[in-house]
Amino acid sequence: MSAALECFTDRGYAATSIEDIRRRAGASVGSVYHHFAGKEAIAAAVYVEGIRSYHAGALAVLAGSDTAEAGVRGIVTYHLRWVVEHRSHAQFLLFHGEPEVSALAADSLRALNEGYRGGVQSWLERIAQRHELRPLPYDVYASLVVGPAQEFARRWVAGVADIEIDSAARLLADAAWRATRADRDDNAVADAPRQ
Amino acid sequence: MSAALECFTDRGYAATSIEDIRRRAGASVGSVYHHFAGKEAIAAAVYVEGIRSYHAGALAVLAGSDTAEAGVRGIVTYHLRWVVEHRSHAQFLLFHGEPEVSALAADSLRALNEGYRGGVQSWLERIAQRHELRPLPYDVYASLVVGPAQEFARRWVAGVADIEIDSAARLLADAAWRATRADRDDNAVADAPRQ
Amino acid sequence: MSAALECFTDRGYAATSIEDIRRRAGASVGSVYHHFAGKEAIAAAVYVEGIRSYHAGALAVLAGSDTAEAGVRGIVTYHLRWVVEHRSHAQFLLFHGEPEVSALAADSLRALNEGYRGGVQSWLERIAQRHELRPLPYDVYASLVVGPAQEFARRWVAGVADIEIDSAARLLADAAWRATRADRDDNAVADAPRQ
Amino acid sequence: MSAALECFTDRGYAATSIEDIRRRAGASVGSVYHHFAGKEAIAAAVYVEGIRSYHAGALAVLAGSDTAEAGVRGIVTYHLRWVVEHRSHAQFLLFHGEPEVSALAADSLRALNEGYRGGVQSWLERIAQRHELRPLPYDVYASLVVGPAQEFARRWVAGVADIEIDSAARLLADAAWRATRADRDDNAVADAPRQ
DNA sequence: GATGAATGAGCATTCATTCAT
DNA sequence: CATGAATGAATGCTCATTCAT
Repeated sequence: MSAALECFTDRGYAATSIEDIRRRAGASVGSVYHHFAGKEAIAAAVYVEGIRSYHAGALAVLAGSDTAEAGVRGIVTYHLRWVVEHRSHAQFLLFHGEPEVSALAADSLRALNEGYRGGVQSWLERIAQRHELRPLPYDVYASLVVGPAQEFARRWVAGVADIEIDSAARLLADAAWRATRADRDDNAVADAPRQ
Repeated sequence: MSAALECFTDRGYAATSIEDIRRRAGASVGSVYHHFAGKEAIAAAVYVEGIRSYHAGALAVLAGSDTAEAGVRGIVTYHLRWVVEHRSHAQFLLFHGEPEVSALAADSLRALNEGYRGGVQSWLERIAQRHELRPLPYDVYASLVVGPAQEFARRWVAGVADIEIDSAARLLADAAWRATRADRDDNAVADAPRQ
Repeated sequence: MSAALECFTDRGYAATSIEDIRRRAGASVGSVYHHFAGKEAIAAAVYVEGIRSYHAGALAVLAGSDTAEAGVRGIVTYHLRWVVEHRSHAQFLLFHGEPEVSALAADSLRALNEGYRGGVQSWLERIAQRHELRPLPYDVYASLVVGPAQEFARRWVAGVADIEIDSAARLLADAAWRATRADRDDNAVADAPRQ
Repeated sequence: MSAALECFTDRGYAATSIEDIRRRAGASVGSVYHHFAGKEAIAAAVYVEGIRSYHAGALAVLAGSDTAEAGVRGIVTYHLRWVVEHRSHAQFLLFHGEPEVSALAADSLRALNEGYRGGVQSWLERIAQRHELRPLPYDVYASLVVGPAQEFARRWVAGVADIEIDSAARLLADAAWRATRADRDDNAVADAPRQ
């Protein structure tokens, strides 16, 4: 019944009526309400499921990345691929932000987000000793790696991008790496015993 | 009466009723309809005004930037400053992707966006001869410069960022420049006559 | 629009839909909601208005009664007459007791009831010096005077009474007076200086 | 499962859902429907059981009353005691005049009521020869005896009575007897051979 | 006997919009 | 230019009831 997602994507949360969802799901109103507490609850469930799936994939990418560069490039690529492969979910998660829905999902989200942040941070710590990344606050890393991909995805979803998403992926991954990799000096400064 | 913006920010477009706006504006229903064609028209007006203001400022920044670095850093800083100074507008424009809203402003927006894109592109052309920027498609430039700032702003607005927005601005501007500046070789390759 | 009362009387509060009321009132749904906060509010308004009217009449009867007997008989007769003349209201007020409605009307009711009780009590005090009534607690007076009339009214409204309400009125007034009038001795005991 | 009574008492018949009953009874929906034909049937069963119990007790009181005074006082006392001891049932039966509820129990009720009325009337006939009661129509007797107790009970249940129900019982029984006992003259007139 | 998913008619309520004053 | 009563379509949701397991 999470195919209510399609409705949200098409029309937006607020413009989607239970009737729309019911029809598309081939269920009765009563049935919908037997399984979900209400419209908000449906949206929250969809939201949480999307985040969960995205997080799981992202952490898997990091787990398989033994260098900083692999991780950074991997996340950028993964983000774009996820948006392409889960276009509906992406549209709903990434570009909507209904206060009501996020409010309802808030509890589950807090847990998910903490888990995710924790996962990312341990990867960062694991990778830190390699001195391949410029030392930056967590939110800045996140913004540098995911931000451009996200912005590009918005343009692509809106249909205004003038370049294929695959070509973009390489360019964006490149750029994310340039933006986050350590300068040669960073290492020197950080590691080399001052004389 | 554009203080209907506050309502949109608080509740989202769809969840805001004319009655909400009317009350906050201290006007009567009739009065609202005397000045605007309807709810959509109000939202469109607010939307367009926000975009116009953002675009105007951004183009001014570019106009005053004679080097690529100044332009890139300027836009990043401007974006963050604008979000901080027009928080309501920013939330409405940047984070509420309601399909309805953008749809209804679509006509006015097309013009604005073309103007903006044109403005940005002429700056890019003006600056191109300096060979300071890696040659990239427009949407990739846009994503690299604005994406991280936008992502950081989202985190800041949501209250989860663990760093001050001003400190972040410098780091993000740095990174945007690293991501977009030409390598030494780029210039060589692009310009220098191969021997 | 208080002719929603008729619907409540016919079908009961819960079984009456806004649609019923709207139709009988010849108004639109919107109009109903423009004037009343909701179904409960309508019922509460009807309820309060009925009580107010009943109280006003009852206090007028007492005001015009200079002897205890006139007061007691007057109230009994008034109660029955009121039920006959405001049959719908009577049915709604006297025999229904929807928790929700009384809850909503509670505030207005408290005021009304206090005013009424106060009015009755001052009459009782005024009449007390005549030593025509057996000294009894307020709620017992009330039960003795109004209870039988009320019980008879219930039977009459239900259509099971085997006697005309007018004939009953005299008998019930008689009985209420017998039940509340002082014995010859009561006076003696209360007043006569013990030797 | 007649603990559906509690729900009816709390919320009223119409506002009680099968779900409420099911939950409070710890049963499943299907189970409820296995035992009762529907919501109406549950209410009818509860209603009828209450009336049956009340009637049985009242007739027992009369059966044990050999004088008019004993009978009248007995019924008043019994009524109050019953309300206290079966508070939920009392609230449902005596104070919720839902037309629907009485309607659906109508058939079973007719029989019960006739039996009761018959029982009371034969007691009245048995006692008539003692000339202790003023001759009055049945419904007036009923109103005089039960009415005050019922009115007092309503006040007591509503929590507004300013006197204990036990003290009230004596006063109300007194008053009912005063209201229904024959005058000395009544007997004389009715019985004594005119000289 | 019990369970609970499914059904769909019905309902209270909201809300954008109109229009007479 | 302002007001607010009126309109009625649309919507989220409830609930009695059925029925396959």
